[in-house]
Amino acid sequence: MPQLNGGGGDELGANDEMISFKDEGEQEEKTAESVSAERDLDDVKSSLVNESENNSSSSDSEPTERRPPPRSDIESYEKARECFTEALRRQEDGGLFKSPHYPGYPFLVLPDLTSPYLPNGALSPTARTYLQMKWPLLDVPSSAALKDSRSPTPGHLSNKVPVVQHAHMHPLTPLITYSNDHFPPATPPAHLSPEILDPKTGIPRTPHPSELSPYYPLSPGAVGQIPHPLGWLVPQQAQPMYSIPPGGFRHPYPALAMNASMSSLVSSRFPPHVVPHHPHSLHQTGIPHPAIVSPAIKQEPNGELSPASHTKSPGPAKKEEEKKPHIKKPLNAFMLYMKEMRAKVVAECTLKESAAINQILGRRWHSLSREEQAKYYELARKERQLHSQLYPGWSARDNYGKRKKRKRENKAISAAEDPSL
DNA sequence: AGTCCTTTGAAGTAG
DNA sequence: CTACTTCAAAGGACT
Repeated sequence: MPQLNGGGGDELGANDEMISFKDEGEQEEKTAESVSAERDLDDVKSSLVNESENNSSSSDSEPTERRPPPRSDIESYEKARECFTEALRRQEDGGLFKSPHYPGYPFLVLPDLTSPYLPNGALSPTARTYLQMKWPLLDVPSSAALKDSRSPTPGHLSNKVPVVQHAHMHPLTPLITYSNDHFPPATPPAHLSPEILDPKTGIPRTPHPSELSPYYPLSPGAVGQIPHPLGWLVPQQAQPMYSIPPGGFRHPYPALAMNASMSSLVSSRFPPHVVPHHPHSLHQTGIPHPAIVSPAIKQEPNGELSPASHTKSPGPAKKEEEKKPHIKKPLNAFMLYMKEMRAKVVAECTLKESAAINQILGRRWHSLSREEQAKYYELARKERQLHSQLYPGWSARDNYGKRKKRKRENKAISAAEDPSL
């Protein structure tokens, strides 16, 4: 399993070599390159195919030992090519492409990199220590409370908020790059207005609440507080993580053992009707938790959040069900990563289809270094932890069948659907 | 308007 | 326990 230690923690962390995407300037470069090169997509196609085929022989099955090439301008080119390759693959393979044959692509697939967790689901102590060191702002339990990160022990959930900003390099730099989508480097730090960079046009603009994320159907006034999908853990530009509103910290969770990050998370992401009200809560903006998507709520954004307001229901059973707001699953690590990186990829590539973008994101995910992935695993773990605290009775099963039936006939028709087979 | 596509991971179900 | 299924996000493409 992902033994972060194994005596190999060193070399793992060492040669991971920060494959972080130099989004900033590179983005323009790539975008320009993408655009220009896209015109020559047809020309590039053949060469790409050749390259892929040539490499397929050597790295056919698993590119496990792929070493990141020397970083240079090549990287940007590679990224652009990645987009082309993606488009190409979709054209020629019909999406069947599986093995990443990217000669120059810094594919760094560490076999045991996928999860920092121990088999029991807990983050390995080493991983925790690692996270703690590399990611102090994360609420990784300190040595005192290191016993079990999953259990909401008071120690773990202490109010000790390490609001420390590393001047030289923020340990959350990759996460802050979230905000790069919203706050390009050129944006003055003090400028906290939710101006974002239009991924398509590259023009800074003020986002509509709906553009920010379905997670945050906020009024424009509240937008600034949650500028990012991971805003609960992502510091806003010049603000420290777990930013405290000017009026003070909102502690809607007096009873719930919860640390500051949790509190921040809850107060910003979870709806008042879910979050126990504190008498002194500064404001309950009526921000529905991202995890809650009630059709009733959707239809009546300005109406009551309480789904119980709906009385006309066919039957008691259905009524019950309608009453229940749809509590979404907590996002996993990859989903969190996707939310962060999507805009970036969209900006870099000319592709628009989410399916294609997701393929790229999937490959990038694998190319992430261990610590970078660990960050998202940790974020996801926190998401789940908080989710379970807020919705103790919730089960993923509750959402089964809620969605329209997906067409998995393509994939698993034989096993599931078709009895004739 | 609704579904598909596509990705990974978590959690559920079935055997 | 293992294998499989469902759902989470996203948005263009498709029906």
